[in-house]
Amino acid sequence: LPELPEVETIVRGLNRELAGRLCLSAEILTPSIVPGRGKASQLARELTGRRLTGVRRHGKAIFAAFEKPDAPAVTLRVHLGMTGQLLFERPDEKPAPHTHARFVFENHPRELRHRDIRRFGWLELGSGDTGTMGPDAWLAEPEVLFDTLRRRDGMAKAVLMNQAVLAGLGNIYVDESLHRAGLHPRAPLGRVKPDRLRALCDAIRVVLAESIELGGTSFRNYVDTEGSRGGFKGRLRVYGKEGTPCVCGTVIKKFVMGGRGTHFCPSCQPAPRRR
DNA sequence: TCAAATGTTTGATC
DNA sequence: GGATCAAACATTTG
Repeated sequence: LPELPEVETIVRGLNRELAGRLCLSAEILTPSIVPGRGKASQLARELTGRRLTGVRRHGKAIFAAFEKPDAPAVTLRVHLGMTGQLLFERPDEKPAPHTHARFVFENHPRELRHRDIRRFGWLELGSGDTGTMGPDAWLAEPEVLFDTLRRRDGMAKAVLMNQAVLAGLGNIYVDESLHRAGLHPRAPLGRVKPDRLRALCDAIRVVLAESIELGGTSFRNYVDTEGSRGGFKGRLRVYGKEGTPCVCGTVIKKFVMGGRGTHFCPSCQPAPRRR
């Protein structure tokens, strides 16, 4: 369930606790969480004895860099899918169901555990490059964000959801950003006026900034590395609010678009002209 | 009891 | 290319 602000919060927790520490043991409890035959044991073997130099994020993907003298650096890549969690827990605490991996670090009293109920997420060893992902929605310069969207056509929500275009936004933040920008989810982006596109970029940045500040959105399962919930749920204006009045008074509607529940206000976000 | 829905991604299909 | 569906999976909700 983690989107950009939730992953950002998790990455900060990982760096705070683990940056510079030596990994004493890595254990994969559910081999299929590491795709590829034999990759789970390989991952555990490679990380053991390596030092975690730092953790970063691109979009919703986590990159943890591990180094060892006289050996090439490796990157642990983690995607949390829908229900993934990374948690610091004392070794004597019984692991919760659906715990798939555990990592022990030098001079750290708690081990890092990976949980994922639905198992849409994964861990893998790879390079540090960002592959086919577009620019990060938060780290990109505002002008890059604007240019990225200006070159695109297609329905606004579909474009924003596409990680190859812009990385980091998911169902919650797309719906929230479109509402704040006054854009209907089906609005054809290519026909949106520059001023409105500016408003969309501003809305994206404001929503992400606020949510990061509040530690993300805990709608269902999301918690940070300390098990704490995020505070942005109370700031949502449309997501999960179907049937309740928008700030403008109009009842918020929900429909399915691209298989995803899509929330909007018919007054603030008028439907695009059909053609 | 069962169908539908859930914050993701990828690949198939029309 | 665009849009919709299905699948990977488990749990919760109507």
